[in-house]
Amino acid sequence: MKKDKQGCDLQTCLVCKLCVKEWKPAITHERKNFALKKGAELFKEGDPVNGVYFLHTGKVKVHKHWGEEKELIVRFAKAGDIVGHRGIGTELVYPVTATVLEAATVCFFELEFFQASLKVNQDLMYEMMMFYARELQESEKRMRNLAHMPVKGRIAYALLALRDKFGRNEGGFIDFSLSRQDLASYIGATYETTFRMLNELIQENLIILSGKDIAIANEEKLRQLTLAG
Amino acid sequence: MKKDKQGCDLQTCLVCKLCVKEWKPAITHERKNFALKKGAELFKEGDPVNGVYFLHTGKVKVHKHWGEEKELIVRFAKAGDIVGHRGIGTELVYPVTATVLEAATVCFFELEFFQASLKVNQDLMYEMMMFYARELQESEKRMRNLAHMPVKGRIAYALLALRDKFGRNEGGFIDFSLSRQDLASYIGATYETTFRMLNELIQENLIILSGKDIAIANEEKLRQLTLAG
DNA sequence: GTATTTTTATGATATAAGTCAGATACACCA
DNA sequence: TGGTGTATCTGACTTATATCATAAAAATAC
Repeated sequence: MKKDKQGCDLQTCLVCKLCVKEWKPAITHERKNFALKKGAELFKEGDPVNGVYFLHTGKVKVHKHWGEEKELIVRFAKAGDIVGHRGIGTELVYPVTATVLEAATVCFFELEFFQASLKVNQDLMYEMMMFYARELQESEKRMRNLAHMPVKGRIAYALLALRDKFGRNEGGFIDFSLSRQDLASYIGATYETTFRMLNELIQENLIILSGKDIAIANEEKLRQLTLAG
Repeated sequence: MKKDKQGCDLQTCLVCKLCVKEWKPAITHERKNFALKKGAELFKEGDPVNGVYFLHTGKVKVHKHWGEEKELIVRFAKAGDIVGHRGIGTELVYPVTATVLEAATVCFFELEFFQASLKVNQDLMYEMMMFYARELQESEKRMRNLAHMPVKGRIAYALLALRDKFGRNEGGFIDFSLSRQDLASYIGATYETTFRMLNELIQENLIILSGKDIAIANEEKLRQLTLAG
């Protein structure tokens, strides 16, 4: 898969994959490519919506804030993922912030062009609808977890989900090294309790740690933690 | 499920409103109407997905379960609302249960027909996509609330949302009398804490109670509770 | 190569919310 | 009409998780 100079290969993202070929020139003309380094923000909660982004390389966290100190990470995005689609709706502002975790290159489409693309390309619209539907299912599952599952189970759930999404590297570790704080924010707990629970999981030989990296040692038992007693 | 003679008016639900007129005969031919009484289940979490429902009259709660005892109410549906759309996605089973709270009449479409309707009617598809997008936004807001907002704030948030959705009756009370247990399940707390917090809100003159019914007495202060300190 | 910030680590303590147990009121229906 | 279940109420007690404080280690900057 050869990349062009700008970064987009016109094949990875949903828009490129699902639009009819007659629309490709429009895409090439409209897309804007950016490179962002760690810590940069694609957009901030409350910003007016200007469009959607597709991640070509790198990793991004999508998070909502609560006061100055607290956040909840709603989703991690990796290459190929769409970011900013949460801005589409009745409100004209992003309900989340998108922050780069690993240096990223992105492809950007103005909202108007993206919406035009949807109307012109049935398949794209259908996939977007299904994508939202799946995200909604996942969101509501996590919502129930937050309401009823103890922190330990939520960590187990998160680790399994992260493993499924990012895969494993050579050592068998989840191929995504996130800070303990980010893991905590993702499961909706404080840094300290997350840390302690992680220790418990190590004691019980359910996971293995190597620096920041985490490997799943006993998937069966980990999964057990995600089930209601 | 009892067949309902009256059926729908071909005007209230999204399908009837947004499909091209050429599709109307198909709708009339395919739709099935049912009447359900309080306590009946449209479908249960884990059931294979057979289609989507539109509520013509009555009220329904959509809830996820955790073990035998605990549940989280994901959404309340009233006349005109779609129910069962959460079944659309990769999985072939409903991720939620739908239980009738107030006797309901519904309009049912087989999944296959509904999907055909989407493909044939752009406007319907677009609206469904936007609907999912809005639901996702709301879900993630509630998710953050569960993670970081205290129970009292979550009650305030819930009451304001219910007032907006169901409106007020003559006395100014929210036009939807739900049990304390259902309110608790909706905000993701136990019956007891919900009850106690409700009492605090009465003490502070933020709400007024009349039997099951609840009225908002001080919207400003109630809203204040939903903000981060 | 040292300074300074950020992340990781760990114990002590506080508290919000859950659990348990029981009483009272209310609705339904046989 | 009474009876049996279901919803509401209330206090005492427990616990999971947050908060606070502080230090070591690692990363980043200067």
